Amino acid sequence: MATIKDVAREADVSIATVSRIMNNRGAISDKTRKKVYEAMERLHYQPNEMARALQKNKSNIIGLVVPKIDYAFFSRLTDAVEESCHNFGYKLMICKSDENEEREKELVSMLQANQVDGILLCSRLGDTQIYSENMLPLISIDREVEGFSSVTSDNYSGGMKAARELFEAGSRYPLILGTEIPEYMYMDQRYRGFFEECEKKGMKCTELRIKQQNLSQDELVFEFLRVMEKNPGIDGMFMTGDIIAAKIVCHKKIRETGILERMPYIGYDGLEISQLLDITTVSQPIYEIGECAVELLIKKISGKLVQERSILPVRLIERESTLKFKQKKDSEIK
Amino acid sequence: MATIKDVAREADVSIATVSRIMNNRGAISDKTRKKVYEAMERLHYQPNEMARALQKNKSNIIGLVVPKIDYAFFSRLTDAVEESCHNFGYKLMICKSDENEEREKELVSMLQANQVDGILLCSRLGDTQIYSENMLPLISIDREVEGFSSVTSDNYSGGMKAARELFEAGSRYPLILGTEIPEYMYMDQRYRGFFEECEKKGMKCTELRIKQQNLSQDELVFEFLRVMEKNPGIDGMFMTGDIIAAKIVCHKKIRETGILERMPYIGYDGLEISQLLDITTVSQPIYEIGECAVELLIKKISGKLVQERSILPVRLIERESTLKFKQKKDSEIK
DNA sequence: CTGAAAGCGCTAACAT
DNA sequence: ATGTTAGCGCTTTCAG
Repeated sequence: MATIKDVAREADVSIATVSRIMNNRGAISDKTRKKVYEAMERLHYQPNEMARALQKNKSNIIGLVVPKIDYAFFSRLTDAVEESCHNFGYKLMICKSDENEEREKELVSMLQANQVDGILLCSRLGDTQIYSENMLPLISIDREVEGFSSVTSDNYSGGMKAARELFEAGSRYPLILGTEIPEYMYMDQRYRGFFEECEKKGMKCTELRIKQQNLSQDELVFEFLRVMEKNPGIDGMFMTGDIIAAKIVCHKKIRETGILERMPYIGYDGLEISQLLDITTVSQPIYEIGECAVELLIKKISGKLVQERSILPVRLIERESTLKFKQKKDSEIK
Repeated sequence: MATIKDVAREADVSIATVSRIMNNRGAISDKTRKKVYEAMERLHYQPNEMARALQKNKSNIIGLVVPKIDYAFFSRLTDAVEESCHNFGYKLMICKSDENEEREKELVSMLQANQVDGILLCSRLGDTQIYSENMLPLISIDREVEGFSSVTSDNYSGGMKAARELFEAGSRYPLILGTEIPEYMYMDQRYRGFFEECEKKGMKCTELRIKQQNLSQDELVFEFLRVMEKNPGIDGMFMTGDIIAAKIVCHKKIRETGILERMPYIGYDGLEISQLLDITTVSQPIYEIGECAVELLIKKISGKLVQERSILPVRLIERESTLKFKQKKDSEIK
């Protein structure tokens, strides 16, 4: 690979001149400029971005840490983040923690050692104290990390919307089906919002929480059917993620029971699969979450003060899984 | 951030000694080593990987270029690639070309300028000649790029398996439904394999190719229904991707026609959604494709010679969508 | 066993 | 308008 020296020699100027031309600094005669450009062409010169980064103490690289890349939520988020980075002239170094706490910590310090200008973190750490000593710009997504700004969507309101929709579809004894989730995740608010709205509406709800690990479809379905049997009064269902909703809705055993025909149900996230399956869902603006996180991080990198919390709105997407019950109600009224 | 100089001063040794200790080079007295380690601790020292990379002319970064990150195939691939990179001590810089030819080219040279040690490329370029001048190690995934090694799965055999499965499920006039795809993609072999096996079995097939852009579910379904109407003899279907299969299988209008109950169908890729929907599919070893590509790239980076083409096996996963017809046939025989 | 010094490719004063 | 030089943080001869 040709270096700045090679170009300088080829164009018969000093390296400073070449550098000035690359960076559009200071005054350069047209003749010299032309000579240098030609030399660059001839040598297929590309400036070494690492050397530049070293010298300017700025890499224009952003690090992203997610638990998994191939979970629909995170792949969408990653896509959004890369798009925004690209728009702002940043490169993206991606890492997955694989939901492993040790690995997550290592990744953050690895990114630091690699001189990324800032980090976007979807942490799964119990205690995020450790990051507080860290002075590098960092934005947390979907949870609080003490001392850093965070971006998320309005989980509380999302939970409320879900409850209200079920209510309107006639449900009074809904089931809420989701994973066990630590309180420090903003997602926990999704449950709170749901519960509180239920209370307000006088709905009484049953709760089924499964461990993240037990997500095998069959086990999930088994647990679900057990709960349904125990609580025959259940007349609606809020599943706190579209993936889990898809697993329930698609399962043969469940279809055979006909349960789903008899009650409204609703998912969460707004993933493509909810559309395919025609499931009402609370849609998170995943793309905008990624965009917002990148923008905040870049602001922070350039030394500006940024908002401590950014909460983006969610919206309900009504589909068959609740609509048919609302219509039934409407026509009953008539 | 503390530098090697700070550590040297703190430990009262030369920077050379610190460097030697970091790299486990040469002989160091226990006393000195201890002193230096303690100084590192105290200063929270982390070596600057950019500086190291500059000096060693090796960044330990791999670049990955994909058309989209949030398409299930590519998010799974990206996950696999990051996992392998991590295992080999490499970092991953990810870029999406957004299916844009210009952007793809820019990304490749951007990665080069950033001193990645090698590139993994899922190209969508009509003419990949341009890369041939490029001397940086590069592995192509799912298509040929002249002058570089490629990794893919056995599309031809996958197409054959699909045809054979439909045949065994009783189909004689199958429809093949897929996107328009340039010949230079290995995926084209999927069609060839299917056609040739059909011929061998004496099946006669109808073809419906939609433009990548027209993937709106409704349009797709409209086209599909039109073809079915025109060709009432169709008695089986091969959809060349699981996503498109899901779009067909889930669509209300199609469900209502009952078409799907009357004939076997099969998807391709082995994505999670095919399992949820109980669709027989030809499963690609996406994870292994990623792994293999990384391994080859690293071999290449270390100057070794690597195989020009790696073709990984695919396997048929039988599910309800064909099984129920095979069983019917079986029982008819009895 | 340890240190001094050159150099990786580049930028940014400081000269001229 | 252009060149000289120091230095970014590190590794690696070469001396001692």
